[in-house]
Amino acid sequence: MILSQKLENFVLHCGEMGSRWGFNRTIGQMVGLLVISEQPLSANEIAEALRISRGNVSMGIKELQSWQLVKVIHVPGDRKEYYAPNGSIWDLANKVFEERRKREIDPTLTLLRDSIIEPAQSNEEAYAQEQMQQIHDLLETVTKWSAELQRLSPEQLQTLMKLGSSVSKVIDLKDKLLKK
Amino acid sequence: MILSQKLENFVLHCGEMGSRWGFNRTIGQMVGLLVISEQPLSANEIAEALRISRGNVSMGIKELQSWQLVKVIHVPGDRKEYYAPNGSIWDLANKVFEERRKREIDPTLTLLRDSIIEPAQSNEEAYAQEQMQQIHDLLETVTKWSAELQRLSPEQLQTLMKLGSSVSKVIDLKDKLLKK
DNA sequence: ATTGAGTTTCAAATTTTACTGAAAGTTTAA
DNA sequence: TTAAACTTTCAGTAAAATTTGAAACTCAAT
Repeated sequence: MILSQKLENFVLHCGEMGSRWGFNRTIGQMVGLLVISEQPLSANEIAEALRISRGNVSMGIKELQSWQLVKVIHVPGDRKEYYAPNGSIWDLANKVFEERRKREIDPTLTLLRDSIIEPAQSNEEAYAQEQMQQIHDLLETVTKWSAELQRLSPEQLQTLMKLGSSVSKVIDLKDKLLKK
Repeated sequence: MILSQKLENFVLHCGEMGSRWGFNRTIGQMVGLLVISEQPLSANEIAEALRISRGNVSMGIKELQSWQLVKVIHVPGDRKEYYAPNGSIWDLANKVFEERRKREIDPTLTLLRDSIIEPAQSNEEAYAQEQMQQIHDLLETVTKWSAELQRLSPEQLQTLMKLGSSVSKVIDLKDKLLKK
């Protein structure tokens, strides 16, 4: 398992970006590698391609499974496990998004709600609570939107995405319709 | 500068989340602190409140300025510099978003374009390129959307956001618009 | 029951990242 | 031009995160 220069570049880049998406460099590389491999890969192939230890691969796979980003494939008559991305690029992006929401936004919302609900003990706290309310509202909006996007059918999503630079036109139209 | 339990909780939480948003714990705490402070704070006040060194504050402020998240305030007759968040909660969120796009998505798009443009040297590469194309298209869509959101007026944004649980209605509207 | 092909675990080593504090730098006022 | 008040820098240190590899585990075939 040896990668061409081009593929290696891509995998290394995924590593750099990986940390931004919530996992570490090696795990980012693993995702990158699996995504560009037409065939599922065994743990040993992954270790060899990325030049990391077998144990590291095992831990990485475990982490990726907790994000639901990889699936295990069993080949009849072969005792090895093979790994492949769990869905299309779009599916993967969605899963990362959803998972981060759960891990980051949801706990923050809980904390903010708890803080806001208690009466302020001072002027300082009163101001802080106003700000927290703002953050809360923003995060809640993001959450609602992401839930909404999850619900759309792929075609609707396609349409919405392609709307791109004409979102504002649609909003204007909506205003007009409401006035009638 | 001593924080009440409630405010301290919030600040610590911002620290935990900070790393997810692209900076480290301390810097996350700094943002949290500044956001809930009605008055701008001096570097010493920040150091004291977060119990970190003066030098660390200086480095953190520098970083936050590179993200355009804080502004410096000079008080006449006082040589200290005071710091405050650079805009509303919404402005800050936008800046983080925009900055991350520049630092993460843009370089990835460049890499992908470069890789896709060269002809594949093997079947392996051909498959990899298809996948890269998918990623490219997804990222480009995200980029376009974020640019679009930046351009909307706050009121339009408000409208769009409140549409919330009925994004599909937007799509319906779009269809109607096209039929006319 | 034993072997062997495979996977997982985890303590220790390594690497990376962040923090401190003393020294150097800057700016204003006298 | 000096001093005082403040800020920045950065080498060294501390802390956190990641990685390794050897041992433990699993399980199917003999």
